[in-house]
Amino acid sequence: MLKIGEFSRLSQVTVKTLHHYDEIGLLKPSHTDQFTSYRYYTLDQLPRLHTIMALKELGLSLEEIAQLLRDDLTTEQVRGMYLLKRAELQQRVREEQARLAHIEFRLRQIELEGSVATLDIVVKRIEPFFALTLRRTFQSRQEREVVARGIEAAIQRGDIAWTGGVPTAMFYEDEFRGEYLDTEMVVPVESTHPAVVSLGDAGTLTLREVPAIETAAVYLHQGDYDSLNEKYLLLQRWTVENGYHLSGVWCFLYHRGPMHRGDPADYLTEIQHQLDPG
Amino acid sequence: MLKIGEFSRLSQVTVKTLHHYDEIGLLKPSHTDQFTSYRYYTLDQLPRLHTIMALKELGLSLEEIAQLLRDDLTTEQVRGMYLLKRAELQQRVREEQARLAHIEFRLRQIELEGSVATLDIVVKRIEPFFALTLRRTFQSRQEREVVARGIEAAIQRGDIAWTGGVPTAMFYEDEFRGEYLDTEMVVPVESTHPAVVSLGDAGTLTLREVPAIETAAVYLHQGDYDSLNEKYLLLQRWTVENGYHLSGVWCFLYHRGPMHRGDPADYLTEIQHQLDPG
DNA sequence: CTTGACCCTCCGGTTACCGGAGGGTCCATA
DNA sequence: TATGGACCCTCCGGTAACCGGAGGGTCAAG
Repeated sequence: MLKIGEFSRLSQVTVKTLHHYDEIGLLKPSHTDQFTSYRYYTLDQLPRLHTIMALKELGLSLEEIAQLLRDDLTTEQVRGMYLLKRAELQQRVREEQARLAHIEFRLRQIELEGSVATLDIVVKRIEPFFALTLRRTFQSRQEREVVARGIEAAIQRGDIAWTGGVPTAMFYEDEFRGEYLDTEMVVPVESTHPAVVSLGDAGTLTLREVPAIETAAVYLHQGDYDSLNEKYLLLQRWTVENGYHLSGVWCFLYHRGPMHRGDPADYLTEIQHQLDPG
Repeated sequence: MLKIGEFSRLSQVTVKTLHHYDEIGLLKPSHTDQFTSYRYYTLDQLPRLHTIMALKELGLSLEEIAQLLRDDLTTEQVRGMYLLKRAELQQRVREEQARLAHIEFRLRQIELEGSVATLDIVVKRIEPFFALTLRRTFQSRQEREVVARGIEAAIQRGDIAWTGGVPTAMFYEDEFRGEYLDTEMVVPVESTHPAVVSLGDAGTLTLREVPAIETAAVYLHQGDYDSLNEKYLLLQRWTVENGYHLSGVWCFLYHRGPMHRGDPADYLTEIQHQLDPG
């Protein structure tokens, strides 16, 4: 019979931890004095504790360890648990490595620029939504402006029941088309919105569901559009250096832009780049 | 002015999280109604939230993020934080990969044996301790027995103030010495113990501090000594397949052995293998 | 004026323990 | 047999970054 302190020294496990394992029923002392509540362990319990430590090192939770030790699991079940854990660990290693790549990119940035660049890129999933859209390869900036004003007018008229979603322009670059981009103007609306809205000469918006983007690199740009292109290039470098691949589809979300008639310094534009898996 | 729900939708951050950031002062709404306590955010706060998310993805804690955003840190300080984080991440990746190796070893074991082998190996540091020791290359089992009995007798006589530490045999295999092993018999005692104890014909024990083992692979063996050798080989394979290196020093800790005069099935022997770094 | 969506605060829970307060127990020595 | 020091107990609060829910107030449209 060993008191908890001796057992602790023997096993290199803290008394607090032994208390904890007792409490959750993972390793109960072989005898507990009913008057003093002193815990008494035996050497026979050392192997079990050892097993617990070994499984803990594999990354199993105490809950999972308890399950492994409590039930007589079949070989197949144990194998299943290990396979699952392995998948979890692999996933985690990938994540940590992505983090490492991100942080190393930032470090390189600092070395190169000699100062802290605030390029805060987030990788996330974009949820699908319904929108009125118009897709066309615009030949000039003016042509796009015409459509943009048409949309504004339609909202004013009430032809578009705009619910406050962020007006967006999507760009498709799957093949090179010279200087002019295949562009889709996007106005988020309810899924129950009338399916077609005419902008007169400027064209026609039709309702569609814009599908989710599973992985997108997102950057928020504050201020006028002068440095947008520069940021675009930096974002491109970032994706490449972090092991992602641009799919050639990207978009601008005009949180606050010219249509809000504010100071260009207050413009807020979100750039989303669709990434290929891997 | 956006209510928390709209801001949440815009930023893809849950309301609960925004509450939390408000509470810890990381991102306070630009206005809080003093009567209703409603939180009102503005678009201007989106970039900051975005920055927070980006830094969180780098693995920084909210505390660290707050620090980065609160103070104007110099470029050097920021670089320092990143370097530190990088080191942490690298360490974590190494740990996770070690876990992966462990779990994959177990999976291979299951494939090979068709059943769950319970070889619970733990890697840990062994603390230094004081002991009376006698080192010699024994030419036979009998010779070792003589010393073992001499030690038992000395404890009986009171020449050794044994405090209950686990009797140990250490083996040194740094160079091959044929069949007979360079062995050190070790009896843990207080550091204040008389430095020399004579066992008569069997030899002399001297006090020394057994140094810490920084990294040791430890296995607990239950039962008689028939399968010890087999376990020894498995342990060897385990270390190799998990990327460790045996340094050639190992020991047996006789938690319960022949000197306890119990059933051999109750013997409990701890095998510790010193590992080389890397 | 109602209804339903939205918002608030508080409280407890998550994991695997740690630290400490306040108080009881053990055992060897004086 | 008393005492001191080492040891042990339970209970409570804390960790990080939130989530879920109860109980109740607010807002805007119809």
